[in-house]
Amino acid sequence: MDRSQITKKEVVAAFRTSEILAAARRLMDHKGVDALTMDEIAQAAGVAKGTLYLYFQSKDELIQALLSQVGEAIALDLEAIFARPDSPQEKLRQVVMLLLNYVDRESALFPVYLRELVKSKAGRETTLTTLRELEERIVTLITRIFAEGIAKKQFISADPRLLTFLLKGLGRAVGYYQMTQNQEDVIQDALPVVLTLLFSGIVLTPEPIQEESSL
Amino acid sequence: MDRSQITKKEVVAAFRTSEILAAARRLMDHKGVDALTMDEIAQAAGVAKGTLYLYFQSKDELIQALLSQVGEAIALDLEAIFARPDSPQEKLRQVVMLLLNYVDRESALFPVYLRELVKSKAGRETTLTTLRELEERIVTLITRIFAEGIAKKQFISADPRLLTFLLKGLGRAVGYYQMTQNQEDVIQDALPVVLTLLFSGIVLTPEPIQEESSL
Amino acid sequence: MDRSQITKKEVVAAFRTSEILAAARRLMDHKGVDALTMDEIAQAAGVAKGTLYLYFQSKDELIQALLSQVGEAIALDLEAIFARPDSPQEKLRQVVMLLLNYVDRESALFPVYLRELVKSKAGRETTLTTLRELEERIVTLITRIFAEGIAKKQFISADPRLLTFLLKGLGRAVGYYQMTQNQEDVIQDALPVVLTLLFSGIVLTPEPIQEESSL
Amino acid sequence: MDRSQITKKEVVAAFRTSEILAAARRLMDHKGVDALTMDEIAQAAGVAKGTLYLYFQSKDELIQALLSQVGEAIALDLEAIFARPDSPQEKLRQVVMLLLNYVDRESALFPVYLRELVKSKAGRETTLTTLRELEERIVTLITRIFAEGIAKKQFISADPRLLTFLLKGLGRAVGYYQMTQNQEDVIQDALPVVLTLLFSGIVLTPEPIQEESSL
DNA sequence: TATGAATGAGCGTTCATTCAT
DNA sequence: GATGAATGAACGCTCATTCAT
Repeated sequence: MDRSQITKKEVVAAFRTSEILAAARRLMDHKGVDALTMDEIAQAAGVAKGTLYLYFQSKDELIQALLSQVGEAIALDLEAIFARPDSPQEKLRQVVMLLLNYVDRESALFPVYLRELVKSKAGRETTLTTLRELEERIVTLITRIFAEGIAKKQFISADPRLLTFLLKGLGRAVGYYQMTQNQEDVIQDALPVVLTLLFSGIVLTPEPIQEESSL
Repeated sequence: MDRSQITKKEVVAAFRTSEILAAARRLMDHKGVDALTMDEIAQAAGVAKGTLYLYFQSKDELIQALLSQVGEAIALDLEAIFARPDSPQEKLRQVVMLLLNYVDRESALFPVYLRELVKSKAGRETTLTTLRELEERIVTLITRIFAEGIAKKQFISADPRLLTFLLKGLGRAVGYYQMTQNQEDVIQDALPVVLTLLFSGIVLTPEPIQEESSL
Repeated sequence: MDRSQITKKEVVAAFRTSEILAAARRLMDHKGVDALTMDEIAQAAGVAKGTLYLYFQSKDELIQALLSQVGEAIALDLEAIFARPDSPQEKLRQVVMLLLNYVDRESALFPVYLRELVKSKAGRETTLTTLRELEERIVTLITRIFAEGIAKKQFISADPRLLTFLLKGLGRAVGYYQMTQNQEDVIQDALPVVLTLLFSGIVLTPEPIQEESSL
Repeated sequence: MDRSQITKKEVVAAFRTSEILAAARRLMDHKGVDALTMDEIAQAAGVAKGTLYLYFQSKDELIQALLSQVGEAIALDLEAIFARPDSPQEKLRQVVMLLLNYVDRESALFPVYLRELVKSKAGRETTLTTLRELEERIVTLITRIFAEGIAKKQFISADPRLLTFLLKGLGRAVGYYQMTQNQEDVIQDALPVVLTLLFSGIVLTPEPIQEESSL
């Protein structure tokens, strides 16, 4: 009885929380990043401004929660991929599909995500470490896959962390590409291209690459 | 006489303009994006706040000009590369080096750049189209190189505009990677990796890529 | 039966009321005046915020009740002193001891008390006259003692109401003095000084006081 | 030329500063302490809200300046009194006249003064130490006069700091008394009473004061 | 009666922009 | 042209008060 009471309240609170976050997301999609004021978020969520502060301690925390929602999901999916007994190549393929899939749905979050990441780096170290930790968790997971592949001589010998960043850069690139196009299924078209790039490059008959320190 | 008067004025104005922009850049590098207030820019430039409005109609325009400076330079360099009689492969190599080189020096601009790009998309269409036009010019130039390579069967057959975005994504990725590391010469290390990725992929013994529509 | 019901209710209500006020007092002593939010009071009292409004119409009224509690006690004590057959001098001595005694225990209330007194003067005349009435009752009681003493030629001939204010000022002064010191028994030390001041002044060999209208 | 330029600006700034403070004072007198919002102060001063922040870093600082204005003046006057070769008795008389004189004009400040003093004690030690320092300066000056008188056996042997607080308490008491009366010249009437109190007490035929530990 | 989630007016503060000098 | 004092809309946030449960 008592337990169900608590659970009920928690459910309602969780519902409100996600409702607010969803409203914030909608807002960002439709009116841009600058519309993310507490006033507008409250209005979009159909609640009073003060209500936001019942569920989030500050605007920063709300934004972080917004971003963490997606980051958490990605991290979990990555962990699932990593746990499987597949080969690094296969894991890489799955990671690419995963990233593009998320990019498809969450591309509006990118600018905010970057902004917050930069902010949390520059500013004081408050309680907002969560997002950086999450980012690091994701980076670490992908990096481990690359490291594994390199150890097994299946990937080129390179800094696996750099490869992770390059991979993420490709993902974001697809997101931006999608934002500039007005068609559907951009991601579907991009997937094979990205995979081909990773697996065999985009140059068909490569000349030998010569190092140059020029420029 | 009259003409030289005018020219002199213009020269002075151009000088002031670039001085202000340089000050804004310095400021952003040292104190972060949030320090980019008109007050701080004016102080850094050694002029009064009102003076900024003699050379820029608004803060937005100043920021756009700041970003355009770099964009313009990149566009010019790209045009030079495109004008050469080199093969598409060689041009691609040069573009990569060019992008990484700029990333190295201008990485502080990225978050601002993205923010402005998104803003100018979401917002009302004011006079601030400049940055988008510039971006489009750059994209078009790189895309043309890809299109040329595809036509000559030197690159894989794929949407050249998508390839452009992917390439830019790789460049930005190197920038972010550099921001997370505290060492020098990150770009120097990243260059061969990016080139290898583009020219032969990062997978050494690729399994045949099977299209999957899953996810 | 019915009566006892009502009485019981009233008892419970009175209990709750004083419990809430006690919690508010504790809060003020420990965390300062700024902690006196309805939220904190409710928490300290172990009831819900809304419950406070079952016993007090507003925060103002709660604060007034808080202050009235002490004022009421003082007034009652003063009435007891006044009722005794002692000489005005003796009554004065007792009043001093009484005031210093309260000051000792309630010094945290002073700033709030003053604030409320001023507010109730400046603001609209709502239902919150209680505190002013109480204050007036106290002032009147002491004033009566002074008037009695003056009539009996035991006190100097002066406006007895002014003397009352001066006496209260001395009491508050001891309170402030105690707040600045970190030792105990400040009041114990102050008592003889205040009595001496009232009974023979603090100047040992007074020169004749000459009226001057200067300044 | 250059100098007069600077002086002119400074004069204007000083004028504005005192204008704002004067407006805040007027506001407090007429509408009470709660009207001391930045909005209201700005309106009363006939400037925009933002303008206040050109002259004061924060509301706290504005209030402190408001109070310091008076405190500073009192401190200077006290220093002048202390510097004279008069006897401690004479100095005491002058201090009383001084305090009552200020009380006459500044009585509206008292509640705010107390509130700020308490706040600055409880809170973090920011830059707002000024007011406490000022208060301490005043207390120290008066205390020195009492100490001098005690050393010369002209005052009763008592903690001179306590005597200072009692004296200030008397001053404030006159202020409150004035606030409750609607007549003029209250201070003029109160002065001889306070002096008499200090110089010979208010009891004409004192019984011997017996220490009692009761309470 | 008791609750506490929801409210929204109001606060202190910032900063892009204007304009009299 | 150059200045910088003045502006005021907008922001993030608080908290006394209400009311459905």
